Amino acid sequence: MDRIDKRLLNLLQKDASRTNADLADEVGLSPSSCLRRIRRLKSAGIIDRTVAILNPAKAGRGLRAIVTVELERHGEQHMRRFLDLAAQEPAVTQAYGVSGQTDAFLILRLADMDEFDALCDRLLRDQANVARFYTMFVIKTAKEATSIPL
Amino acid sequence: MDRIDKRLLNLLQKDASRTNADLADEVGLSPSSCLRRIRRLKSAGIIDRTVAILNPAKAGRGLRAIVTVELERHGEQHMRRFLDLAAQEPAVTQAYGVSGQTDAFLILRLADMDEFDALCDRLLRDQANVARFYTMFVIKTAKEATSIPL
DNA sequence: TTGATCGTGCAATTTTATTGCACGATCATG
DNA sequence: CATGATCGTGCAATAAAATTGCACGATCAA
Repeated sequence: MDRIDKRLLNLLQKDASRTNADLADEVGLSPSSCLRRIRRLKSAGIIDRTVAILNPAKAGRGLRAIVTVELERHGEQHMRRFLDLAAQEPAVTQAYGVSGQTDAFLILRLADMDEFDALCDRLLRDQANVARFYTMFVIKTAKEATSIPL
Repeated sequence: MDRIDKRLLNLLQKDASRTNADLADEVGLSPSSCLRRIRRLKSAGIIDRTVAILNPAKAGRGLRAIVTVELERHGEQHMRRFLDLAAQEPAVTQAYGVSGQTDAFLILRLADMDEFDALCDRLLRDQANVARFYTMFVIKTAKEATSIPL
């Protein structure tokens, strides 16, 4: 992975819809060389996939919430069982098991408060193993990147 | 936005590298109709952009951390000043101002602990306005979606 | 110096996206 | 009811882009 590969990755992380010829021109390569490099990055798994990113508000999911969860019992299988349940919820976009102040960590994308309430009932209140959970609603989004710095 | 649009959006959120003819076939449309719908979704801003998603481990950023931050002074401009600083850090991939247990909320993608230490010095310890911060390191990633449920 | 390996650029080919055009459905209006 | 307008659609032709084969030049080890 040389400097040109990194530049290509940065460009593709910003906008993957550009044409190969366009990218090649920007990094100073011929189209075929550029294409071969990108294909190599894909087959090596460095580029995992390319996806469309939607505007949350226009897709009807403008409400974001962050939830920290403390479990009653802390065993490996209890943790996994909770995280698996959480991952199945479409509104849960990120679900982590963490070390530190709490056990698990969820990021939610919701249409409205009713959906939040329903999700809480289903995932957090009816779950016998959840000891406590704290919800923080996102007021201001300063940064929300899908890209990884290189 | 009818049922076909939603199906297209779901397909594109999973994989935006598919050919138009392929998508058209899957949703039962002609290539031209399909292309026109997708173009409409883009120009309406529902599709914000299409990006390449990298494999964090293979891109050298396997360490994930979540940081909650309590500020000393809580005014609007203090909050914004802190979030702007945080957003400028490449390792900060998400930065939110939130209501509830804490003031701000960061998600970090790091190469190693040295980078974490340096970031803390720069953003959290040297910042006179940060009262307290709690770090949680991600042990298990159960879900990490870029897609929004429709 | 020589031979091998690797990445590169050019040009031809194949695949894909795009556009013009006419048809059919839906809906408000005469 | 008929009528005309609007909208989305499919087909076929065209334009654009990706992909491939091939030969060149740089780099490095023997």
